[in-house]
Amino acid sequence: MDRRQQKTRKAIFSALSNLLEQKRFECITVQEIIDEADIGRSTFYAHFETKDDLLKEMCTDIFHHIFAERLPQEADSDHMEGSANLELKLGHILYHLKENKCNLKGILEGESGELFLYFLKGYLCDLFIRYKDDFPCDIPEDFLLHHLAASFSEAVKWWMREDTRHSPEEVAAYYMAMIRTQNRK
Amino acid sequence: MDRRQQKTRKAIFSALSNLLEQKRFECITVQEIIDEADIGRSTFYAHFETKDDLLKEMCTDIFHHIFAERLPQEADSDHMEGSANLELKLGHILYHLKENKCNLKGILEGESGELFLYFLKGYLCDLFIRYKDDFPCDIPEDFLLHHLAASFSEAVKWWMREDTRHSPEEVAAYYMAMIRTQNRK
DNA sequence: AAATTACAGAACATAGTGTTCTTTATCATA
DNA sequence: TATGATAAAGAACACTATGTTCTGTAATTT
Repeated sequence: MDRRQQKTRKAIFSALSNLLEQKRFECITVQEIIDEADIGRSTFYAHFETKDDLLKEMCTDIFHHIFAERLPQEADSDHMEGSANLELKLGHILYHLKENKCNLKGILEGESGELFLYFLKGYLCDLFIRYKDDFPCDIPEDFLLHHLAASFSEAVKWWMREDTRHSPEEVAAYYMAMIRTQNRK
Repeated sequence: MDRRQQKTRKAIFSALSNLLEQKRFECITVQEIIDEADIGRSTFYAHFETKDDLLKEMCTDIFHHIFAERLPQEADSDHMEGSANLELKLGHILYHLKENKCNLKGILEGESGELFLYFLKGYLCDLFIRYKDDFPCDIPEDFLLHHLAASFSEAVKWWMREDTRHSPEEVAAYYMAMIRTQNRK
């Protein structure tokens, strides 16, 4: 990939990032992104088909970076009990999300919230399924998985709105306390 | 209020309702609403400032109808235990939402999802707070309330996506099973 | 029956989107 | 370092959607 392309791509991502600190995605125009990135109009459309396309690619980059590159390198904790392992990994996710806070603020609400949920489910699916045995067996599995993932996603949104005043570990602990059910088999 | 106004307002709501069965809100244009409602352009803007304004008013109407008119008329169950009472009321909400399914499909995801959450929180706040004693006290109260309300909201979305194949009672029971925590005081 | 009010329809200004073109600058590489 | 290839700048453009304004007509209220 040409240096110029990389530079432009970075400039566009960075511009959107900056703008997202001021206003929500829907209220940002392509022109503003172009001005902020200091590039030509045709250049933008040479890189991305639409504004939505840009958001999707940027989010994919961020989430892929977190879920596929950062998290797997961290200490494996498969020896732990399912619950403790889950809490640890959720804490790690929150830690990495905090690093990208400027990017994520105002993103998680919209369409890319679904994208986050998708990555989250993919990454945690096996853990959630292992943890599933702690829940009553008459709950449909897809409901359980959706509930666990979506609840965590909502916890993240709450945390972002609170300006991440609590530590990642705290939030992970709150979440675990909430989903630690009474009906153990 | 003039009969003509009421008629037009109804026609616009109905038009949006119909269109929402085919596509998501963001993809619907004002022109399509106008054509579907068979009214003049100026008439639309005499009633609503913007398309978002229309959505907001329509959702407010629906949710107000459910939360302020229908639900309070139903059998009071204050004598029940907090948990059973909550499950019953959640079931009622789901029942009334099902009646408006055509309207709500594709709505709850967007901005009006927040509106739903607002009504939900308002209606259930005292119940949730009463139920709060079942949770560990070291969880921040606003986290707890947000988690309970948002989780329920997510359960509704799941249910809508599943084309409401499960009964309201079932979904309410699933939800209650998920939030029935282990850590009773 | 008269005054008021809502509606239809058309025309308009405005703003944002996405495309196309030419010229200029930068890159890879032989 | 000369050269062919490629990316970017910038302007012009067509197109779509939004929201406003106006006039004449029809319905409603009193």
